[in-house]
Amino acid sequence: MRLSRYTLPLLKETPGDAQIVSHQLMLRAGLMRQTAAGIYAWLPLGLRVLRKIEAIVREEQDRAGALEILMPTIQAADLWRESGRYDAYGPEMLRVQDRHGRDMLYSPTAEELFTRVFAEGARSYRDLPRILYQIQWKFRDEVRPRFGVMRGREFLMKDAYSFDLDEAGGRHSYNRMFVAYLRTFARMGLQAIPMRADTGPIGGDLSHEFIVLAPTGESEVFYHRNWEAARSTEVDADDAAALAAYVSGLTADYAATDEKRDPAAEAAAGDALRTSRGIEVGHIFFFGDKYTKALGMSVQGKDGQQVTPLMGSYGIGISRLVGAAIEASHDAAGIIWPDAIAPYRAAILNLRADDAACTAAADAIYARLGEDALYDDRDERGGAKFAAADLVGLPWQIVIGPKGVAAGTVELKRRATGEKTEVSADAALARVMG
RNA sequence: CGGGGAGUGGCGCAGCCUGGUAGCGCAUCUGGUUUGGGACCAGAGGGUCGCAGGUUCGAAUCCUGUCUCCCCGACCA
Repeated sequence: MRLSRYTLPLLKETPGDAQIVSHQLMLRAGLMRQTAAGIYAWLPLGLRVLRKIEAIVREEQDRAGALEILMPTIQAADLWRESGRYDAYGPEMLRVQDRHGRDMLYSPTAEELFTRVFAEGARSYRDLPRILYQIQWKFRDEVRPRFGVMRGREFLMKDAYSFDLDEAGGRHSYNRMFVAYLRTFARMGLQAIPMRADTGPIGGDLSHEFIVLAPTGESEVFYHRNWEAARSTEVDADDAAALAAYVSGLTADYAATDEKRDPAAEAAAGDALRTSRGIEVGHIFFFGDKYTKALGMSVQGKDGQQVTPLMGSYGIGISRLVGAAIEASHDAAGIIWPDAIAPYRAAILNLRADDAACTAAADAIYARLGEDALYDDRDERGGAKFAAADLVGLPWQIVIGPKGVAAGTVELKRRATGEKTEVSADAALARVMG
């Protein structure tokens, strides 16, 4: 993409109402704009990041055997009255009425509708187990939205729901999602630690929060230092016993949020205990028959008897991950995108857009990188281009100027390390593409 | 929802106390000089001062109401 044809409103100065660094950088780097408290408009560059994260989440959900569907954002109140949550949910739920005065709501989560829709098609034990998911906007009317997209009112979330015949099956589904989440966050270049967590108002007895460590995180977390090393996700998820052993092996290392601290386990960890701030980017629950029972869902078992399926639900905050990734990876000059979710792979900086030789060299590189590159072809001074490129934070910068053109080289800079090398265009492209 | 703060060109701010034709920096546009880490000179465009009432000859400024946004706390993907 040529910058001369792009909408990328960069800001030199930080807007006054942005307090935390990810919010400031998202505004300054032209990723999004705030339109109301906790509600954001996504600009071209920010949307690309959102889509990259979404794609990784989708691939890993599919790989785990989950089936993608899409539910409406606006739902009728009836179902929520059946489950009891229309009253239980409280003012966080945005309630509206249609022209006929019917009560509607903007979905803050979707257990009821998933249960109903799945129930309508599932008659027999042969229809289970299943895991269904969607990637859809949610709205929760937070008392106090803050921290930019980290705690917005409208947010993009992947929510999945598992349906199993018995508790063993439910735990297997839970473990499938557990390992899928580990893979998902690892692929994004994020270190997310699964922590024992409160099940909260949703109920149930098995729950983990996936927490990205960042000094600006909202909650305090405690974990064994073993979690600081990368974990293998090599396990056969279809083998329930092997998967259960894998998960229990991992979770033998202590990790808990503030509400679930265990003094005995912390004592056992001794000086291997670490404490940090963390950002919750995913949360998984196994909660049993709460919704299937309330909504009267059952299937016929092998023995002819009706069985009430057991459910789990599994969320990933996709829009929140954009902010979390920035919190976890930035410096004084701007964002440092992990390769996997960077909006573009490389920035091409043409230092002399008025110079035919420079422009020819830069155009040639752009032609080979194509849509993986953000090409600064504007007639600006070099300094401004370097600063903008650092702010936007793409993994690579390829710098073309008269000196390099004369010498037959370009400058290749790795944003994360600041490492700069003078290499041939071919060598630069090989590294960037490789 | 309790406590605090703020609304003035796109962004950051001053002006308000002590009413008198709205200002600065950045950004933008034009021309020129420049060009390897946020250049310089000259010129230009852009604001009914959040909104509504009121006081006054006259309101960004004083008074009343209202809306919005931000921060701290209690709650959450």
